[in-house]
Amino acid sequence: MEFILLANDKQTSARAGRLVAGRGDVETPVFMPVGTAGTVKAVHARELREEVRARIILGNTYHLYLRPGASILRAAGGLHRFCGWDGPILTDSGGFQVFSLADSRKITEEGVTFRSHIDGSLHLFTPENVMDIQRAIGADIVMALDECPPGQSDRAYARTSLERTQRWLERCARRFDETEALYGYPQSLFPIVQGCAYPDLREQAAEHAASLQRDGYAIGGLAVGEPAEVMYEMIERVNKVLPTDKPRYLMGVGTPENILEAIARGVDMFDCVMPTRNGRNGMLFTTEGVINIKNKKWETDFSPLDPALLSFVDGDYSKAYVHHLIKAREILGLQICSIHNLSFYLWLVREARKRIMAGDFATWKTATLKRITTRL
RNA sequence: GGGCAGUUACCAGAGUGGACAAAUGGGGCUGACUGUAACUCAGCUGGCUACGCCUUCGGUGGUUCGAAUCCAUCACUGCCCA
Repeated sequence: MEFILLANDKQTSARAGRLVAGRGDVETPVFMPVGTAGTVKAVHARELREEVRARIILGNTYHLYLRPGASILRAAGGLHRFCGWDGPILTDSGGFQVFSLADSRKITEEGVTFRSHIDGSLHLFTPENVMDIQRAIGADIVMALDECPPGQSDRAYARTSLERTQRWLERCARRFDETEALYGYPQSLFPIVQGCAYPDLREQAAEHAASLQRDGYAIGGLAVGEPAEVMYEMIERVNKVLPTDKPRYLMGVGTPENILEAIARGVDMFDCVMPTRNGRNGMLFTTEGVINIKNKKWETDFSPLDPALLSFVDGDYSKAYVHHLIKAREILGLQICSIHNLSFYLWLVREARKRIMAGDFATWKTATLKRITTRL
């Protein structure tokens, strides 16, 4: 996997580039829709490709390992063939689940034991078997197993956790390099930089990650309860250390504002459940501002979802209709809101890229943020 | 015509002498959601000059220190018998 840097913004650290993956190029900055269990919830692969214009999506090792399981995915010939998405896929390692399923986890040097949320059975993730599972899934980009500690972690824990994550990372890299891709196309391993809200730990983590010389690097453990300003500072610190000729992926972030601020600080790749989950819960991100489509005020508003017509749903359906669908808990409402929000996120990063190439990213960002963060 | 059961907040429905502005569910309103155990979760839902006051449990009149709860009567609804 190759990364071509095409433009650097003059006023900020924003970059425009291209990730050349075997299955198709990905223009950066990019947003990757989250498809945890082998599906971007409520959205067909075709809509994802042609309407949302997504180029790369996420899967999740934890969820896919529990169901349908690595042997089914191997029998299917990998996740792409199984789920009908032929573009690049990135799989998260399950590290985040280690953090979010805190009730039933136990972290040791060997790895992490956890209970399945499906049947309560006991499982062990190690750096090695997480690499093996991601080989079976066949993601184009696989993530290292990490621990994602809470934002307010004290320094002692942050350091202990980071050091373990780094030892795990080395084991991941070793196992990854010792094994082969299963389906005839190459895979890339991205290390994850942790270090909580401690700048020196973050910098040291970035140096350690960079020393492993991989195709790209991720920044994890942010937007987990710390103030946005702290997150932005951590991004700046880390991106000063990471190599400029490789893509930087900010994991799990975030709001449209977070994304533009992170692009301005040199991040190239994003993923977040927000457009899909919040969409299913009736929150719409539009080019004119944020809408809670459940609110009574939309009951008789027959204007299109978004006048910018980012995808067909914006023109075909009115706010009043989607208000009705969501209130009536109709499945179509979830589909429309998910397609719309993803289209918005993809539009946002495409537009950012255009502006970086054109050289007026900073002024565009200020004007756009003011508009799209308005509560309608 | 006779008998029995019932009438509680937007709807359904608990409550059968004081702890009742009244359980619970639905509906309604508002909010939350950041590498998805999430079509989920939380709050509010009689009125007000709000840590207190006022008006409510079909209508009216009683009993009682005190009534959604007991009595009388009227109205309406359902079922059964003629």
